[in-house]
Amino acid sequence: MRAMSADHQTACRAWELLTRLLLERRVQLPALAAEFDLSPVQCHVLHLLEPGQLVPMGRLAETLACDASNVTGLVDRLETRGLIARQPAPGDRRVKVLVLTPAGARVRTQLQRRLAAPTDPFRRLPISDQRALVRILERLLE
Amino acid sequence: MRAMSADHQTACRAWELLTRLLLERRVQLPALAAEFDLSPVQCHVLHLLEPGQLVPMGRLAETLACDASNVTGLVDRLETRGLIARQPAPGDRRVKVLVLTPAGARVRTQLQRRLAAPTDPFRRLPISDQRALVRILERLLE
DNA sequence: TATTGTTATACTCTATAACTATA
DNA sequence: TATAGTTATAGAGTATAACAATA
Repeated sequence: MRAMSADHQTACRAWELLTRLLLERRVQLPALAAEFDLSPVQCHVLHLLEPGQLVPMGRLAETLACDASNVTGLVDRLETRGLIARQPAPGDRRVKVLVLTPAGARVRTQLQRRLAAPTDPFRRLPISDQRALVRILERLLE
Repeated sequence: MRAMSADHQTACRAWELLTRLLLERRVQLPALAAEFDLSPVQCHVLHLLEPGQLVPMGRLAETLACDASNVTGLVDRLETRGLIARQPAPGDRRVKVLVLTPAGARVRTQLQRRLAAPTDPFRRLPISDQRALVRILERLLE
């Protein structure tokens, strides 16, 4: 057993707790997605596509850390649903860029609101703790 | 637009930031799982099965919020790998309980350590923030 | 030659419905 | 009759390899 600093143990304990929270939310995501007739990964794509943004398919594959061939089917299904559209990229005819349709933007707005709706246990946290979380997470994600 | 209290907005902002963090980790999970030649959901099953615990298959389905038929294949693959085993449940011959094998317990130990290994950006947070996170998340998850 | 996106293929994850064994 | 788990089936998510169009 290697000696570990108290600071390292604190960091691991914090990350372990975040992991438990992650796995819990991971389990809840399919039901949340189903409220919009979406899959978890489709939710993620809509979350990533900001209105007015032009996102090359290859960049989406990078962000999702998945193979480009996977994005083809993913985009097919969202395009069939009328939520996103492929467009030719100006300047490089190999590239296709993705844009939210107006319908997609509307679904995304509702989805974002739903994703940001805190659970009951979270809402019961003291407001000072919630403020502390905002400050810490903003620093972490900046 | 409905009026929302400042407290409600703080809670939503905090939950939104947690959502972003969790979607990022969701993307990283397949690669982490692949370090152990596992899928994300297989990681989750090992995470849930504490050594020595007897978990009925139906309870696993509940915890994973998925259909029981799904658990059959999931358990098949982990059992083929020699990481878990089905056992008859004492008292009700319809039920099968799951247990970690010794090999499964070893993999779980390494997996838990890996899941708790904080990312570089997280380790760069002030130790006071990390301690605050531990305190807040323990309260949230209790 | 290298890169972007697609297709073909295979495996895992997931749900629904029908089934078996047991309660 | 009801419940626990399995099987059959189907669709979605994922990767690898081969391919077409373009750079």
